[in-house]
Amino acid sequence: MIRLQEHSATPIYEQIVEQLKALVVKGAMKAGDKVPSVRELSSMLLINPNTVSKAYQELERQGVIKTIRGKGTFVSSNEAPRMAAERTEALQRELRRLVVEAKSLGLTRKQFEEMIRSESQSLWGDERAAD
Amino acid sequence: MIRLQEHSATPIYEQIVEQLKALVVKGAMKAGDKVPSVRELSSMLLINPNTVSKAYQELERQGVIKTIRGKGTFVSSNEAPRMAAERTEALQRELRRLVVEAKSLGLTRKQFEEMIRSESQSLWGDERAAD
Amino acid sequence: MIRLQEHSATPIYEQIVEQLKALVVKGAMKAGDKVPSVRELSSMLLINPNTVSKAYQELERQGVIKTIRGKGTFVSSNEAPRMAAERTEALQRELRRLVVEAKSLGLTRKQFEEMIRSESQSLWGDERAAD
Amino acid sequence: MIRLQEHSATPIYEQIVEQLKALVVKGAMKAGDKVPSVRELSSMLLINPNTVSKAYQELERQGVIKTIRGKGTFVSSNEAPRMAAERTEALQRELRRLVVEAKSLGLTRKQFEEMIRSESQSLWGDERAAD
DNA sequence: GTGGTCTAGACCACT
DNA sequence: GTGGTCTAGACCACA
Repeated sequence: MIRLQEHSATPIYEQIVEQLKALVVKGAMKAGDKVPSVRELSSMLLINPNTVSKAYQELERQGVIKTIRGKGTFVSSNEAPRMAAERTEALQRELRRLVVEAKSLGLTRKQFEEMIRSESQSLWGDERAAD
Repeated sequence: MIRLQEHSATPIYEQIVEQLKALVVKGAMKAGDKVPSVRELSSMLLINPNTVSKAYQELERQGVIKTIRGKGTFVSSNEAPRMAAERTEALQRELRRLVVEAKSLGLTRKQFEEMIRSESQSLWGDERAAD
Repeated sequence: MIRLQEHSATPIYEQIVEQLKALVVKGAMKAGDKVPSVRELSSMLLINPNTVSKAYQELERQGVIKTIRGKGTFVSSNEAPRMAAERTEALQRELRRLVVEAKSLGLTRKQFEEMIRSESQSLWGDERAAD
Repeated sequence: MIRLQEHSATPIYEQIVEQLKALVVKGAMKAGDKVPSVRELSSMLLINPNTVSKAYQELERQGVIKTIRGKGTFVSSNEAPRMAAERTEALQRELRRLVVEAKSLGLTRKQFEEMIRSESQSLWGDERAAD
């Protein structure tokens, strides 16, 4: 399910965080589902267990997964995302940066919003934008 | 014009890249305008010249500025952004990540697109989305 | 009577220790009252008997309960808590830590003492502080 | 300044977090002060740099210190503690536990509140409780 | 079996 | 010089 890019600027543990978060958000994993153990995932991805562990700790901090001592790690019912204030702020900042980058690349507003629309749709489905 | 946040996850040289790019995109600087020399900017910002130099190299790589030997550094005509393919790809990837993050934070599609719309408008102004 | 939070940083056996101690302290259980057997409690809570056993060992160590061979386990008369010196020391240490945490969170002394007062009152009732 | 207890149940990195937080709260270190580098502190305490790093990352997450890339780590002006909601919740929970423990140890309400008063005073000084 | 902590030692990005 | 990431491998607590 998770595919790492070996020579990427984004650290491995962040790639795991992003991809696992994506799996949950897309519904591929649901609340209560067991995620692979640290050892399992590390041997699947051929990386060090500590790296997986770091990713899981970050995901737990964000309320995406929950660890049950001695039993394993599970997708949490993510009704209440953690660190919401900090994360929303970061989202806004990054969005601002991307808008600049888009215009710097010569994209028109229409082209940019079209990019977003297609991404949004693949996640939220066909809700009307008026939702 | 450029304000650095010492306490920030994004490196100083990237902050310079982003902010100078923003100045150009917003029209505060136009093609042909002279950009402060490495020494000038580094003393204005109280940072190491190497840091400014690194930023300028990146900006030149992206075709935002152009150094003319012996004359100085200038904003280049932004008709032909460089590395467009790579940068567009990166833009798409980051957008995809932010959409996931937004949904993970519990935002609705409407809320997310509203965040973007307000950012877009401050840059592209009131062009109709049909532009 | 005992409610476990599977998702919690505190181990299950400690949760049992704390909650049983709380029941005694609040008067819900009194000296001589029979405590469920290890098997009973483990099947009530759907957990491993070893976990309950570990909790009971700790409670006995602290003098909260007393096992009588062949008869069962009972709340002991809490006149002479065991390990009082060690436990009082630990209490002091943790209090010191919490005071730091409270101030670090920006609480005023008044706010902090108010937090404690409300907790104290629910346990000791309305004794005057002069008790 | 920082003294580790080798054979303690609380992990080394947490001891560092607590003690450094205490130094800040007590005014021994102030906003802007440089904290020892990861390598310095690790060699002072004779522990692994990674352990210090873990502590510093936690302290940064809580808004106690700030890292400046390539320059070092500094006490931040802690006007806005991070993760306040989560931490306040944890504080309340632990307080509740300590009250039970105090009564279980046979302390009277007066004795317990006296313990708190002396700790509070050493931190907040002689503000009236009515502050 | 699970995850958490710690060590030793390496490499890299940033300043 | 700084901190951040990753690996390899060890030990421990919890269930």
